[in-house]
Amino acid sequence: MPTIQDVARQAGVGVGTVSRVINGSALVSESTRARVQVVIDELGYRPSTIARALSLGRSTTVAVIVPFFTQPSAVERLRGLADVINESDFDLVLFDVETPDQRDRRYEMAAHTDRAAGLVVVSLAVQPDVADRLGEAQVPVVFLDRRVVGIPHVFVDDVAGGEAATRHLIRLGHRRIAFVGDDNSVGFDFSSSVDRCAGYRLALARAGIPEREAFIRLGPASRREAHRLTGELLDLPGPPTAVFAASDLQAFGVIEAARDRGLSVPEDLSVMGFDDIDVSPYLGLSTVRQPLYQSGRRAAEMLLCLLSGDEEVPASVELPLEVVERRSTAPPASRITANTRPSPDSRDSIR
Amino acid sequence: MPTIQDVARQAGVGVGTVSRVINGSALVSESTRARVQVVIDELGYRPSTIARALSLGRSTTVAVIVPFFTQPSAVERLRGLADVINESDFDLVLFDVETPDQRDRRYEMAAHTDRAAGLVVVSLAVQPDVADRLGEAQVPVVFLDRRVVGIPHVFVDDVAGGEAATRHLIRLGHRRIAFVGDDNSVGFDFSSSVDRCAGYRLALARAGIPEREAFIRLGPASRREAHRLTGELLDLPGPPTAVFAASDLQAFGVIEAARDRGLSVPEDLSVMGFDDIDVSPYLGLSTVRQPLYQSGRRAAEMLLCLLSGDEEVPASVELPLEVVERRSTAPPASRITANTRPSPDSRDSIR
DNA sequence: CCAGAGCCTGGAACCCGTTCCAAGAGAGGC
DNA sequence: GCCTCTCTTGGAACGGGTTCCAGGCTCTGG
Repeated sequence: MPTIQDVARQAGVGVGTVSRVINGSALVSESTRARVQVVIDELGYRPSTIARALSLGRSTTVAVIVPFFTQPSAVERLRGLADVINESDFDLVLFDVETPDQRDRRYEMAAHTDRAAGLVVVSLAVQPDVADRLGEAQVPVVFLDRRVVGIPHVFVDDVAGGEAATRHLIRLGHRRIAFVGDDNSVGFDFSSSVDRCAGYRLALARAGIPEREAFIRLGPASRREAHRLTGELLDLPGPPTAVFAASDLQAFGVIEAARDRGLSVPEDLSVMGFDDIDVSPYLGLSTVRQPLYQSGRRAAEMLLCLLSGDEEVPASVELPLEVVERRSTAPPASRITANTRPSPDSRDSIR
Repeated sequence: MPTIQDVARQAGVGVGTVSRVINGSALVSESTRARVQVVIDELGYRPSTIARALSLGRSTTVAVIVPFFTQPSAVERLRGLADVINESDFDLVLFDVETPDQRDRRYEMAAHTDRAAGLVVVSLAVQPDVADRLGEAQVPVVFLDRRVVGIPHVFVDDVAGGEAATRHLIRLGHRRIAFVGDDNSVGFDFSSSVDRCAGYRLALARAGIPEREAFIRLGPASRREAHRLTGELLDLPGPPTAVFAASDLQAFGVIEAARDRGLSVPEDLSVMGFDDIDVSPYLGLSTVRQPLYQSGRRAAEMLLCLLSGDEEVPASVELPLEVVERRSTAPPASRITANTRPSPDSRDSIR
């Protein structure tokens, strides 16, 4: 592999000149530039990224820390990030995080080494001490799907989204509305499920519907778990006529559970999701759409701004939410039908 | 940020000694090691990855080149890769590729720079000249989902898989079986759809079923496109009673198209996919399961072996396929029902 | 014709580890 | 007591870029 020395020797110039040619400095005469360029092409010379990084004191990689990146929503975000970062001179280094321990090691790494020029953190919380160290390390950081004071971030208003979803169900005529969400048992302290639940409560309160504790079911964020929790809900005396799930993935678990019991959606149970992942239109899920791909793009763009030393970086960017009505929600007309079935009492006793 | 010099000065030793302590060399006395370690901890010293990479002449990143990494199958593979690579001392650098032009630039980069210590290429073909240059560049490469002579690779037997899928449909009693696959219009020359089609033909030939050209429909690999192609199939005189799609994603498009026409699956149309992506069990799709996650793991393991200079790396690893029968395939009993409908002739004229 | 300014250019110093070589210290053998 | 051998250790060289400084050249104006 040829080095800058080889090029310099071959072209009969100094290494400084070659460096200037590579970096498009104006301080090179046209004739010299042409001569050096010919040699570069002849030798197939490419500067060593590593040597350059060492010399410049900064790396050319951007680290992205994503928990559970197999999740459809994470993938969409990642695609937005990748599109922007791959377009730039930086490389995208991917860190998947599946345990709090892993998360801490990633943060440790990010704060302590020169591995990455910048950092995008998706969904994860940040402990104050880690935030301090990130600040000390002078590594630009952008958070995505998480509000962090003092650090640039891209977010959606999950409370408002949760409220809108619930309001949609209320407007359809539902009063027995349950919530299936995330209990943060993995220890990541994700905020979105909590916030969406807060929105759910807010909507109920505003509509004057009393909250039923038994209607709020939390568990690990998975389809399977949502399935199980829905079973519990449907076993309740006076079961819900509608369920708002904290994510589309969980909503699918809810639908599945309803079907397993011979209930049809939306006739017997309305189901509302959150995210609008790519299979949701296909499956006819009513949901709250958040611009996942765009959120990735925006976060990456903000980070690149920070890296280029641009002062004009917004402190935060809020992206819009939108209720999308599809086939999984309908008025609770079914209750009339339901009442022609065995009375609620006998139904209870079946359980 | 402290450097190895700072540690050496503070500890009153030479830089060589500090380096030895860091790397666990045996040539350091216990007392010195302890003294140096204390200083390292005090200063919070972490060696610079970049300087180390420059000094060692190799980087600590592994590049993964994936086309369309949003595809569910690509995500599963990526997760396997990430799990193994993040466990090692290497970082995973992700390159998404969506156009042939991008692909070529990635290869260019991989062959020419020291950016990555090793390379995993997913699904993509490799032109002979690029293969040569990769060889010259001494960068270890593992291909995944693609057979390449002379380069280690992880693969499944797509021909056998396609044959098994088709045989499954034949065994159920189908004779009018169509194939919906990928026409490689993106210019990536993916092999899997072509191979699966070859398997489909093989199965027909072995069963003595004449091939109908009109039953083979190719288009861009997407749900939407498969939807459209299925429409064409169902418009044929003597339409198929079963469709084998080259991927689960395309199979969903087929199912969707059937439902749009009021046909039910599997009564009126059996549908078979390929991959067994994570939503497939949920949607009851019969398919050919390939171990996507495992394939990623194996490829990463092979690459790490190569990087550690291990001689014992297999030239290739073949992973098993398995037909998974779910709710989207059934005997073509519907044909009896179909015959009670308007006769085939009149049906044709409707079109 | 000369001074001064401006433009180019070469090359040394630097970034921060690793590694090899030389040398010092201590132990053991004779 | 001296020589060897082994165990440790310090430090210079090295990897491949970038950047700054000094110097050479040309050109201009007086």
